[in-house]
Amino acid sequence: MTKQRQIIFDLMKQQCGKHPHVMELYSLAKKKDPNINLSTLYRTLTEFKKADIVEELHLEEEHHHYEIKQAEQHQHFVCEKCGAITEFDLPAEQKIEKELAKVHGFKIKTIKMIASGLCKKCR
Amino acid sequence: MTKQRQIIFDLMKQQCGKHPHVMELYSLAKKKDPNINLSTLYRTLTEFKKADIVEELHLEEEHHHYEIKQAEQHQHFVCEKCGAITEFDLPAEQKIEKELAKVHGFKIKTIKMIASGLCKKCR
DNA sequence: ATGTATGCAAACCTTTTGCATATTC
DNA sequence: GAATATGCAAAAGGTTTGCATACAT
Repeated sequence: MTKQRQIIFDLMKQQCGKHPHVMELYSLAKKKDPNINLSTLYRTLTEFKKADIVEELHLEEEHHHYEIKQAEQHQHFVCEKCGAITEFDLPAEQKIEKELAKVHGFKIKTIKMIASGLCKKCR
Repeated sequence: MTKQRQIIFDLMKQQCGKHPHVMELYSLAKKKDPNINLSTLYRTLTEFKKADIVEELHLEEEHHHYEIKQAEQHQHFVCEKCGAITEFDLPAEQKIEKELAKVHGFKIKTIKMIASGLCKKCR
């Protein structure tokens, strides 16, 4: 565990519930270590993904977002107007998986859902 | 409507139910017009997206996939083992949207779900 | 004839990689 | 001391863009 990895790990914990992308993390990391390198950040995120510490989200075109891995799986809602990202649990997930197993024969391991529309404030 | 656009449009129709990525489309297009350019393909796909003729899918890391826009919204299942992509309807979608409206106040406009696991053949 | 689309090459942007040096255990 | 991680700079890969030419209406 190097200084750089510690910084990135701490950052991810601090950002829990948020969904920063690489450049946001890079800016934050540079405040703690101005010499930290972007490739170190990328390499560390890759390691953390492998170690199941961090999850990569594909919420937007431009770049990936990252979040620290939480106990329970959850989904993401993106507000079209203000861009706010909200986490939510997929209602009746068990039922959905069972239904799809029945109808299509899938053995579902993960579900990634991105809902978009208007959030509570913007609707 | 140019020759190139016609070729790409016809291709997309032919590929209905499949989910080709750009290079697959490019290869197919070059069979009909060996001089067609990759940037024309990209530009045309962008136009078709704007015109709601084509939908862009983010099923994999490496590249986007494209499909011709169908009447009813559907979701995608990707088999971890064989890579097969299957379309499916999200069970009880209305209920889910209603539930999320109630709990979180969302006004949901689109849902993009990517389920992965094992398909019927591979499970 | 006017406006729009094309081909080509170059640029862009995010992410990855090779390599020498520095750091961790 | 051996193995691994870092910084730097360069490359990679998919996608976009500027511009002169060609095409559609």
